[in-house]
Amino acid sequence: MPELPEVEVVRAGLERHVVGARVVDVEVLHPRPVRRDPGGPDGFVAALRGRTLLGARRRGKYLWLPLDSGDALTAHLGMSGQMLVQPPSAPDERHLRVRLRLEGADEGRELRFVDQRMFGGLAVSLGGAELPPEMAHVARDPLDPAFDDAAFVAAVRRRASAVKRILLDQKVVSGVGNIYADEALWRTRLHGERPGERLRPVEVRTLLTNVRAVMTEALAQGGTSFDALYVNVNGESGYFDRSLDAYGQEGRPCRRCGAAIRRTAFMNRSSFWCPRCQPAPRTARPSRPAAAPKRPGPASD
DNA sequence: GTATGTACCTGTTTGC
DNA sequence: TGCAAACAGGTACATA
Repeated sequence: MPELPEVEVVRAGLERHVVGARVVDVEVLHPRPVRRDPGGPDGFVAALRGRTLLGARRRGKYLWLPLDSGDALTAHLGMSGQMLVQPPSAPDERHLRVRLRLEGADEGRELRFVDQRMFGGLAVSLGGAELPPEMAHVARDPLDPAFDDAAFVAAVRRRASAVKRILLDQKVVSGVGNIYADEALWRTRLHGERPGERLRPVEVRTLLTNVRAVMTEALAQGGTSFDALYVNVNGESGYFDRSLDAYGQEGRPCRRCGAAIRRTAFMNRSSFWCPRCQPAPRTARPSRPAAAPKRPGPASD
């Protein structure tokens, strides 16, 4: 599923291929992906038709395209969303939800929002060209030059919550998903259930360094497939297969110490961790084994 | 304000 | 073979 590096690849692709284009028509094929638009599907279409896309910006995993009306087209890919730039002759994708017909960009291509599970969506944010108010609560991501490292360390150490939950809290830091959280925790040799307030400053700083490293490496790999597929976020990039040390590795030997990677349930999802490198906190509730046998790796969609 | 749990959603896999 | 349940997880929202 798309995490921050994949979203950044999409943003860069949109910047290259659709900025400057005018929206000549909009087709909403399923209402759910525009559920967050205050005007509903009809208002969404009306707010976009005839508008020119002025840029492609990102905060965390949120994207927005400022419009010449002062509004912005906002997008979140959720679990399975894709933004594809396609020629009109390309057959509709199975899960095509919204189609924008463009004029003046790459010979009249279409911008398509494709989303199987529909956790993602599009909306028009009124007056949101600079920073949509719907995203104002979202913290900067660790790759943002304006990210405040000291404030992050303080925020983590102020909370009693499990450090993994803090990593996934977009009000503290954005762009970290379940996969990168597990990978960064593995690199830092930290168990995800360690309370933030019990961590030493150096541990939090190291964790932040490792979050950045994981993202940077993924970004370097995710960028390679862009040109061939235009705007592609299919979650099947080689990154997942080649570079993961913890996520999806249940039962396989830890690359560092050889102990079998374990999977436990956490926040209604899975955590993967090394029982030797990442000892569980003594005060934590006993880790429950995950409920059912796990398919290897992330979902195959 | 923080902490915690759950609904949303669908294709695939698993278990009976 | 066929059906039902489990599973993936980012985000918003509800509740304590």
